[in-house]
Amino acid sequence: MTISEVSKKYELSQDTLRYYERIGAIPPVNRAKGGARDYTESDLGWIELVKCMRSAGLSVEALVQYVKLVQQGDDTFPARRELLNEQREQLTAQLEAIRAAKERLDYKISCYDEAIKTGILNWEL
Amino acid sequence: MTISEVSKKYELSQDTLRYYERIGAIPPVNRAKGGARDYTESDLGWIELVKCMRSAGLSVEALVQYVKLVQQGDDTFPARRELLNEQREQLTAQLEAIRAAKERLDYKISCYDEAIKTGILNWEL
DNA sequence: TATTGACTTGGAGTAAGCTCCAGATGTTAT
DNA sequence: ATAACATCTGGAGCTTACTCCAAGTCAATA
Repeated sequence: MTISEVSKKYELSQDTLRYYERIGAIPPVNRAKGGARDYTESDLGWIELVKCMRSAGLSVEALVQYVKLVQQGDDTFPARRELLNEQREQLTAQLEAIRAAKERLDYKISCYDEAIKTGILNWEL
Repeated sequence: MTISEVSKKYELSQDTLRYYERIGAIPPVNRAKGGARDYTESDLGWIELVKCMRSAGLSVEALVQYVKLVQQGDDTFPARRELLNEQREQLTAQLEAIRAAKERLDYKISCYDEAIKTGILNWEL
Protein backbone atom coordinates (compact mmCIF):
# COMPACT_ATOMS: atom_id res chain seq x y z
CA MET A 1 0.00 0.00 0.00
CA THR A 2 1.36 3.43 -0.90
CA ILE A 3 1.67 6.32 1.48
CA SER A 4 -1.10 8.26 -0.25
CA GLU A 5 -3.47 5.33 0.16
CA VAL A 6 -2.58 4.91 3.80
CA SER A 7 -2.93 8.65 4.30
CA LYS A 8 -6.44 8.54 2.89
CA LYS A 9 -7.43 5.41 4.78
CA TYR A 10 -6.40 6.68 8.20
CA GLU A 11 -6.83 10.39 7.66
CA LEU A 12 -3.26 11.09 8.63
CA SER A 13 -1.14 13.34 6.45
CA GLN A 14 1.75 11.82 4.54
CA ASP A 15 4.01 14.07 6.54
CA THR A 16 2.61 12.68 9.76
CA LEU A 17 3.07 9.11 8.58
CA ARG A 18 6.68 9.82 7.66
CA TYR A 19 7.14 11.66 10.95
CA TYR A 20 5.88 8.70 12.98
CA GLU A 21 8.27 6.42 11.19
CA ARG A 22 11.20 8.80 11.46
CA ILE A 23 10.91 9.12 15.22
CA GLY A 24 10.14 5.43 15.67
CA ALA A 25 6.52 5.55 16.78
CA ILE A 26 6.01 2.81 14.20
CA PRO A 27 8.69 0.36 13.05
CA PRO A 28 10.48 1.02 9.74
CA VAL A 29 8.34 0.47 6.67
CA ASN A 30 9.73 -1.55 3.75
CA ARG A 31 10.43 0.23 0.50
CA ALA A 32 9.40 -0.67 -3.01
CA LYS A 33 12.00 -0.35 -5.75
CA GLY A 34 12.55 3.32 -6.16
CA GLY A 35 12.53 3.88 -2.42
CA ALA A 36 8.80 4.56 -1.98
CA ARG A 37 7.24 3.13 1.17
CA ASP A 38 5.18 -0.01 0.69
CA TYR A 39 3.00 -0.51 3.77
CA THR A 40 2.15 -4.06 4.84
CA GLU A 41 -0.86 -5.15 6.89
CA SER A 42 1.39 -5.16 9.91
CA ASP A 43 2.41 -1.57 9.23
CA LEU A 44 -1.25 -0.64 9.02
CA GLY A 45 -1.81 -2.29 12.37
CA TRP A 46 0.88 -0.13 13.90
CA ILE A 47 -0.52 2.98 12.31
CA GLU A 48 -3.97 2.25 13.61
CA LEU A 49 -2.57 1.63 17.05
CA VAL A 50 -0.68 4.92 17.03
CA LYS A 51 -3.71 6.77 15.77
CA CYS A 52 -5.88 5.28 18.47
CA MET A 53 -3.40 6.01 21.24
CA ARG A 54 -2.57 9.50 20.06
CA SER A 55 -6.23 10.42 19.84
CA ALA A 56 -6.56 9.38 23.47
CA GLY A 57 -3.65 11.61 24.39
CA LEU A 58 -0.72 9.23 24.81
CA SER A 59 2.57 10.95 24.08
CA VAL A 60 4.43 9.95 20.95
CA GLU A 61 7.37 9.38 23.27
CA ALA A 62 5.51 6.57 25.03
CA LEU A 63 4.74 4.99 21.67
CA VAL A 64 8.38 5.26 20.64
CA GLN A 65 9.38 3.51 23.85
CA TYR A 66 6.88 0.77 23.19
CA VAL A 67 8.15 0.17 19.67
CA LYS A 68 11.71 0.05 20.99
CA LEU A 69 10.76 -2.62 23.51
CA VAL A 70 8.97 -4.66 20.87
CA GLN A 71 12.05 -4.48 18.68
CA GLN A 72 14.24 -5.68 21.55
CA GLY A 73 12.46 -9.00 21.54
CA ASP A 74 10.54 -11.25 23.88
CA ASP A 75 12.60 -10.46 26.95
CA THR A 76 10.78 -7.16 27.17
CA PHE A 77 7.30 -8.56 27.80
CA PRO A 78 7.27 -7.37 31.42
CA ALA A 79 8.62 -3.92 30.50
CA ARG A 80 6.02 -3.60 27.76
CA ARG A 81 3.27 -4.64 30.11
CA GLU A 82 4.38 -2.06 32.62
CA LEU A 83 4.60 0.68 30.04
CA LEU A 84 1.10 -0.06 28.79
CA ASN A 85 -0.21 -0.22 32.33
CA GLU A 86 1.25 3.19 33.18
CA GLN A 87 -0.42 4.64 30.12
CA ARG A 88 -3.66 2.97 31.10
CA GLU A 89 -3.50 4.57 34.49
CA GLN A 90 -2.89 7.96 32.95
CA LEU A 91 -5.95 7.48 30.80
CA THR A 92 -7.98 6.58 33.88
CA ALA A 93 -6.92 9.85 35.48
CA GLN A 94 -7.70 11.74 32.31
CA LEU A 95 -11.11 10.15 32.17
CA GLU A 96 -11.83 11.42 35.66
CA ALA A 97 -10.62 14.94 34.81
CA ILE A 98 -12.89 15.00 31.78
CA ARG A 99 -15.79 13.63 33.76
CA ALA A 100 -15.39 16.40 36.32
CA ALA A 101 -15.10 19.10 33.65
CA LYS A 102 -18.14 17.78 31.81
CA GLU A 103 -20.19 17.81 34.96
CA ARG A 104 -19.21 21.38 35.53
CA LEU A 105 -19.99 22.32 31.94
CA ASP A 106 -23.37 20.64 32.24
CA TYR A 107 -24.15 22.71 35.28
CA LYS A 108 -23.04 25.93 33.67
CA ILE A 109 -24.96 25.17 30.52
CA SER A 110 -28.10 24.56 32.55
CA CYS A 111 -27.52 27.90 34.27
CA TYR A 112 -27.31 29.59 30.90
CA ASP A 113 -30.45 27.85 29.67
CA GLU A 114 -32.20 29.31 32.67
CA ALA A 115 -30.54 32.70 32.17
CA ILE A 116 -31.56 32.85 28.53
CA LYS A 117 -35.17 32.23 29.53
CA THR A 118 -35.30 34.58 32.51
CA GLY A 119 -32.61 37.07 31.67
CA ILE A 120 -30.98 36.37 35.03
CA LEU A 121 -27.90 34.27 35.64
CA ASN A 122 -27.87 32.51 39.02
CA TRP A 123 -25.00 30.93 40.89
CA GLU A 124 -22.50 31.60 38.22
CA LEU A 125 -18.88 32.44 38.06
CA MET B 1 -4.51 36.40 48.75
CA THR B 2 -1.01 36.71 47.33
CA ILE B 3 0.21 34.98 44.22
CA SER B 4 2.44 32.65 46.20
CA GLU B 5 -0.51 31.52 48.30
CA VAL B 6 -2.68 30.96 45.25
CA SER B 7 0.18 29.14 43.59
CA LYS B 8 0.48 26.76 46.53
CA LYS B 9 -3.25 26.29 46.89
CA TYR B 10 -3.88 25.34 43.29
CA GLU B 11 -0.51 23.86 42.43
CA LEU B 12 -0.08 26.24 39.53
CA SER B 13 3.19 28.11 39.14
CA GLN B 14 3.22 31.86 39.68
CA ASP B 15 4.30 32.17 36.07
CA THR B 16 1.30 30.18 34.96
CA LEU B 17 -1.05 32.31 37.05
CA ARG B 18 0.40 35.48 35.54
CA TYR B 19 0.27 33.89 32.12
CA TYR B 20 -3.43 33.06 32.44
CA GLU B 21 -4.16 36.60 33.45
CA ARG B 22 -1.97 38.11 30.75
CA ILE B 23 -3.70 36.25 27.94
CA GLY B 24 -7.14 36.72 29.48
CA ALA B 25 -8.00 33.18 30.51
CA ILE B 26 -9.00 34.77 33.79
CA PRO B 27 -10.21 38.35 34.22
CA PRO B 28 -7.71 40.96 35.50
CA VAL B 29 -6.79 40.59 39.17
CA ASN B 30 -6.81 43.66 41.45
CA ARG B 31 -3.52 44.92 42.78
CA ALA B 32 -2.55 45.78 46.33
CA LYS B 33 -0.63 49.01 46.91
CA GLY B 34 2.74 48.36 45.44
CA GLY B 35 1.29 46.62 42.42
CA ALA B 36 1.26 43.07 43.77
CA ARG B 37 -1.74 40.94 42.80
CA ASP B 38 -4.38 40.48 45.49
CA TYR B 39 -6.65 37.60 44.53
CA THR B 40 -10.30 37.72 45.60
CA GLU B 41 -12.61 34.74 46.07
CA SER B 42 -13.98 35.43 42.64
CA ASP B 43 -10.48 35.28 41.16
CA LEU B 44 -9.95 31.95 42.87
CA GLY B 45 -13.17 30.71 41.32
CA TRP B 46 -11.87 31.59 37.89
CA ILE B 47 -8.56 29.95 38.57
CA GLU B 48 -10.22 26.78 39.70
CA LEU B 49 -12.41 26.79 36.63
CA VAL B 50 -9.43 27.23 34.35
CA LYS B 51 -7.51 24.52 36.14
CA CYS B 52 -10.43 22.13 35.85
CA MET B 53 -11.02 22.84 32.18
CA ARG B 54 -7.36 22.78 31.24
CA SER B 55 -6.86 19.46 32.96
CA ALA B 56 -9.66 18.08 30.83
CA GLY B 57 -7.95 19.37 27.71
CA LEU B 58 -9.89 22.52 26.83
CA SER B 59 -7.68 24.97 24.95
CA VAL B 60 -6.69 28.16 26.70
CA GLU B 61 -8.06 29.90 23.64
CA ALA B 62 -11.56 28.62 24.44
CA LEU B 63 -11.21 29.90 27.98
CA VAL B 64 -10.06 33.28 26.73
CA GLN B 65 -13.10 33.44 24.49
CA TYR B 66 -15.35 32.59 27.39
CA VAL B 67 -13.88 35.31 29.60
CA LYS B 68 -14.29 37.80 26.77
CA LEU B 69 -17.95 36.94 26.46
CA VAL B 70 -18.50 37.22 30.19
CA GLN B 71 -16.88 40.64 30.15
CA GLN B 72 -19.13 41.75 27.32
CA GLY B 73 -22.15 41.44 29.59
CA ASP B 74 -25.47 39.69 29.72
CA ASP B 75 -26.18 39.93 26.00
CA THR B 76 -23.71 37.11 25.49
CA PHE B 77 -25.60 34.42 27.42
CA PRO B 78 -26.48 32.52 24.24
CA ALA B 79 -22.96 32.79 22.85
CA ARG B 80 -21.52 31.58 26.13
CA ARG B 81 -23.91 28.69 26.25
CA GLU B 82 -22.94 27.69 22.74
CA LEU B 83 -19.25 27.93 23.46
CA LEU B 84 -19.60 25.75 26.54
CA ASN B 85 -21.73 23.29 24.64
CA GLU B 86 -19.14 22.96 21.89
CA GLN B 87 -16.49 22.26 24.48
CA ARG B 88 -18.77 19.75 26.13
CA GLU B 89 -19.18 17.93 22.85
CA GLN B 90 -15.44 17.86 22.33
CA LEU B 91 -15.07 16.30 25.76
CA THR B 92 -17.67 13.70 24.88
CA ALA B 93 -15.64 12.77 21.81
CA GLN B 94 -12.47 12.71 23.85
CA LEU B 95 -14.11 10.46 26.39
CA GLU B 96 -14.95 8.01 23.66
CA ALA B 97 -11.41 8.10 22.24
CA ILE B 98 -10.01 7.37 25.67
CA ARG B 99 -12.52 4.62 26.27
CA ALA B 100 -11.47 2.94 23.02
CA ALA B 101 -7.78 3.30 23.79
CA LYS B 102 -8.24 1.93 27.28
CA GLU B 103 -10.09 -1.08 25.98
CA ARG B 104 -7.26 -1.74 23.62
CA LEU B 105 -4.68 -1.31 26.33
CA ASP B 106 -6.61 -3.68 28.56
CA TYR B 107 -6.55 -6.29 25.85
CA LYS B 108 -2.86 -5.86 25.19
CA ILE B 109 -2.06 -5.95 28.88
CA SER B 110 -3.98 -9.20 29.24
CA CYS B 111 -2.01 -10.58 26.30
CA TYR B 112 1.21 -9.66 28.05
CA ASP B 113 0.05 -11.18 31.30
CA GLU B 114 -0.47 -14.38 29.38
CA ALA B 115 2.82 -14.02 27.53
CA ILE B 116 4.76 -13.46 30.74
CA LYS B 117 3.32 -16.70 32.12
CA THR B 118 3.72 -18.84 29.01
CA GLY B 119 6.56 -17.11 27.23
CA ILE B 120 4.38 -16.85 24.14
CA LEU B 121 2.61 -13.75 22.91
CA ASN B 122 -0.66 -14.49 21.08
CA TRP B 123 -2.60 -12.22 18.79
CA GLU B 124 -0.25 -9.40 19.30
CA LEU B 125 1.50 -7.23 16.96
C1' DT C 1 19.68 53.38 55.73
C1' DA C 2 20.99 49.23 53.55
C1' DT C 3 19.61 44.86 52.33
C1' DT C 4 16.67 41.02 51.92
C1' DG C 5 12.79 39.02 49.88
C1' DA C 6 8.50 38.87 47.31
C1' DC C 7 6.65 40.80 43.65
C1' DT C 8 6.31 43.27 39.02
C1' DT C 9 6.73 43.55 33.66
C1' DG C 10 8.08 42.44 28.98
C1' DG C 11 10.13 39.45 26.33
C1' DA C 12 12.82 35.42 25.13
C1' DG C 13 13.20 30.40 25.37
C1' DT C 14 11.43 25.58 25.47
C1' DA C 15 9.03 21.11 24.45
C1' DA C 16 5.73 18.50 21.92
C1' DG C 17 3.79 17.40 17.79
C1' DC C 18 3.26 18.10 13.83
C1' DT C 19 3.53 20.71 9.06
C1' DC C 20 5.75 22.71 5.27
C1' DC C 21 9.31 23.18 1.93
C1' DA C 22 13.19 22.52 -1.37
C1' DG C 23 15.69 19.80 -4.13
C1' DA C 24 16.42 15.16 -5.73
C1' DT C 25 14.83 10.87 -7.80
C1' DG C 26 12.01 7.49 -9.70
C1' DT C 27 7.58 5.96 -12.46
C1' DT C 28 4.10 6.67 -15.81
C1' DA C 29 1.79 8.68 -19.68
C1' DT C 30 2.31 10.92 -24.32
C1' DA D 1 12.45 11.02 -24.53
C1' DT D 2 10.20 14.47 -22.18
C1' DA D 3 6.68 16.02 -19.19
C1' DA D 4 3.86 15.21 -15.31
C1' DC D 5 3.37 13.12 -11.09
C1' DA D 6 4.38 10.70 -6.71
C1' DT D 7 7.56 10.06 -3.52
C1' DC D 8 11.88 10.70 -1.11
C1' DT D 9 15.09 13.11 2.54
C1' DG D 10 16.73 16.58 5.66
C1' DG D 11 15.78 20.44 7.75
C1' DA D 12 13.25 24.62 8.85
C1' DG D 13 8.99 26.57 10.62
C1' DC D 14 4.68 26.72 13.21
C1' DT D 15 1.32 26.41 17.20
C1' DT D 16 0.19 25.65 21.90
C1' DA D 17 1.08 26.23 26.47
C1' DC D 18 3.77 27.21 29.29
C1' DT D 19 8.51 28.47 31.63
C1' DC D 20 12.43 31.17 32.45
C1' DC D 21 14.96 35.36 32.85
C1' DA D 22 16.50 40.20 33.55
C1' DA D 23 15.81 44.42 35.34
C1' DG D 24 13.12 47.04 38.23
C1' DT D 25 9.90 48.23 42.35
C1' DC D 26 8.25 48.00 46.95
C1' DA D 27 7.93 46.64 52.01
C1' DA D 28 9.92 45.10 55.93
C1' DT D 29 13.77 44.07 58.67
C1' DA D 30 18.62 44.50 60.74
